[in-house]
Amino acid sequence: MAMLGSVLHLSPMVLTITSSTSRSFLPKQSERTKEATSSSLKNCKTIDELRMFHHSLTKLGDVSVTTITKLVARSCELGTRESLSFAKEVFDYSEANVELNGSCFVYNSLIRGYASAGLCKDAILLFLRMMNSGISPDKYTFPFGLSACAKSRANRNGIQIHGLIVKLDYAKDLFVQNSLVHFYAECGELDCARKVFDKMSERNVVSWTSMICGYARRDLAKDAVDLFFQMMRDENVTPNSVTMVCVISACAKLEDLEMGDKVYAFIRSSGIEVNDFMISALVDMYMKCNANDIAKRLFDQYGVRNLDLCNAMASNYVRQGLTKEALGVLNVMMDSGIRPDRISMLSAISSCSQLRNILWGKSCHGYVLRNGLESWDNICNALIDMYMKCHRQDAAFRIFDQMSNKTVVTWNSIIAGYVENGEVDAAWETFNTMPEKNIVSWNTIISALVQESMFEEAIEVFISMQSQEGVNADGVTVMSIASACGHLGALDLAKWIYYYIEKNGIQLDVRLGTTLVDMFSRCGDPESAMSIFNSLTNRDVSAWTAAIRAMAMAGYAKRAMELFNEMIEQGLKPDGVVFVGALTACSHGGLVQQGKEIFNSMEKLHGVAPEDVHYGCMVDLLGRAGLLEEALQFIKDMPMEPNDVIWNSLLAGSRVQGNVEIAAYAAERIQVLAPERTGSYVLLSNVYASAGRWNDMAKVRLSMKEKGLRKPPGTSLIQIRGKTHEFTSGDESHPEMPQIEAMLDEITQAANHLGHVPHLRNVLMDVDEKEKIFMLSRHSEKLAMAYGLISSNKGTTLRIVKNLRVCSDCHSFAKFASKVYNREIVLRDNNRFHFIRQGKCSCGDYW
DNA sequence: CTAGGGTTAG
Repeated sequence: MAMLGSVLHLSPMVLTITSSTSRSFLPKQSERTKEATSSSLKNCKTIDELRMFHHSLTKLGDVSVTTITKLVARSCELGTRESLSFAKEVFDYSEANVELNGSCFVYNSLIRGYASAGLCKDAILLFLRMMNSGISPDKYTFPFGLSACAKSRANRNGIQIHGLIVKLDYAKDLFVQNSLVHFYAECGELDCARKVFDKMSERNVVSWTSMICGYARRDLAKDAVDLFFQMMRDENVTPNSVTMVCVISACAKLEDLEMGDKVYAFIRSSGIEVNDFMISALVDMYMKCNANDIAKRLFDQYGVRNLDLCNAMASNYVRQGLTKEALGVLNVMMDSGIRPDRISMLSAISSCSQLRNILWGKSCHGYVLRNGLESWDNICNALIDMYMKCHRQDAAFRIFDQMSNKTVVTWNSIIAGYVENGEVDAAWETFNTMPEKNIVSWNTIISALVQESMFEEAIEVFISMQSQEGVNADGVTVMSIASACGHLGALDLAKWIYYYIEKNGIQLDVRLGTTLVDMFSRCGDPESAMSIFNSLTNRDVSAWTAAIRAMAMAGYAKRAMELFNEMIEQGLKPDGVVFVGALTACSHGGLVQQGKEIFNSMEKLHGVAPEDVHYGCMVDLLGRAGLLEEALQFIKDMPMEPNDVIWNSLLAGSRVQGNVEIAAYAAERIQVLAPERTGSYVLLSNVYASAGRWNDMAKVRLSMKEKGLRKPPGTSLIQIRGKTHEFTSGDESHPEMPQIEAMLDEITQAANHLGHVPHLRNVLMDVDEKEKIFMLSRHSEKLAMAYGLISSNKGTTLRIVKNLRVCSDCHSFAKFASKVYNREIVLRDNNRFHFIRQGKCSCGDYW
């Protein structure tokens, strides 16, 4: 009925045609019908009505350029596929039958229509055809053409048009200039945009807004804000709501809450209209700044009735990982009668995949099918991601196979899905065969390799990505690589990555900063770690934790405690993780009293309930300090059942103190709780060996043998000229083994000469003394040390990473080597650093 | 005639 109503509102002329088959009732062409043309066109809401209108025009012989232009414009406005092709029909007809007299009006109309309907290629082709037909463009033609070029990133065509503008002397027109600024900005040519902008003799709001928006859309949000302030100082121009939407989105990009607040305050005081666009932008900004409470308040204030606003809320919740909240918004939205659109569904499906909730995921899929949203490839991509994450590969591939235009995102969802399902090989194969890769593809595969502990492979891929494919890394890439680097303890590479970040202007936010602090601390460079930490603004608890851990690992317990206190003073709420860092620091530094105070403050002052790791830290702290009885009592007083990790802490403490009874007791408990835990046997046999109780030691070894347990092999890494060399205890496969052996002999002789006595109790095998000495001499850290000495320049620091605790013989050996060869040796074991120089170690032989 | 928010994959 509604449609019929709109037909009835048409001019009498069209009404006549719809209601009658007889042509004799057609009105004669008159002034009245001409006046009615415009308004009746506006009332045409369907393609059929437009066809009838056109038909009547032809019958009446009204083929004026103006009317045809209006008809084309209206057809395009309807925006459907049919209406656009009808516009083309009318256009072709007019080109053949209407006396255009070189007029560009019809062309303008269709170029504009194509551009605004997203058919940018057609718009550009039409523009070029117009040039070839010798029809002169007017000042309206250029903005339409440039808008098409901007939308489709047709840089070369845009530049051509710019040339034409100069040639035909339209370069002084304000609208043309604005379009040029927008075109260049949209194509990422900010410098060109700025050049046009700077040369303008007169600028209006649109000029400023286009430029500001250009900066905001690329990662130059700071320039956007700066330019806005410059605009405010210009008396000839006043920002409007479009300008403010751009400025708000710049604040969102910068995650600058303070600035965002100021901008919002300005909007309210200036009386600029707060429209729906702006509310969405504000909500988005507040959520990107993690000020969800303010966003929520705005949301509640302006109401759910706005679909776009709901979408902004939901998508940000999804981004923050708050999937329940995202789905909540969508539910509230549906309750108030708003149908979710495809953007809403992206958030909904993405929530389901984050939650791994196949049930909700399937129901989203159902909604998508019922509403015909599956034709949009983004929706398919989201569905593929969801099914892959829910381990339904078959369902994912059913969608994948049906997709007509698979994009790079589609392929990325597949490789990420394979990784998620543990099929890294399949991911790698797909990665190598996919038709197009972007930075996300590379990041997916690099992070998969890092997750699989294939650090060197990850770095290789990272290097070939840039050298062979010319792809630039982003913040996500360097996060993965920094993590790989930290695991390898590769300091040179670490420094290079830091340099890379600075050189390429990769934004160093808290997350990346924290990763770098961690990287440098794991590479044995606590100074660089701290200088990055000090440069960070907006430090969160994780950042502080990384700094505290850096100090703890390097043995600076006091500094670690200062950092902890500083963090509390700044009003941050500590979590369980930072307490582990603080307690570890106390433990390494022997700060018993402080450790106890911190532990006691956890629940009372900070409301963080101690978990078993924290109890473990305390047992470690007490045990290392020789307070074994107290440690044992502490375990007995625990509110939960002590696990094997806690008993192992006690055992380790007993080893340091040489307390056989407690060691045996702890080892017994571990064998009940975790019989496969090899390390405890090794520790216990060490304790017996130190006490000279060889029989007991033999028993431990025997029981290991019976259970088929072997000490896991020690491995050590060292980087020489960017290449990682890995040595395993007793392994002789290194190509330079003869030279390494010669070097080992040389150091051993020198060390023995200075009083080194081999710590034979580190050898658990039942072999003769000579064999023991030999086995000891082939420990992985010694091999790495010897190789380092022969293959690096004199005086440079040797950096070695070991997978297990460093053995006491190797520790002593390293001290001698540092003195004899005048080298600093940095040795990282599985829980701390040893900085060894001139025969002394930073750990004070307490580890 | 020119300028605007929300868009899946790491």
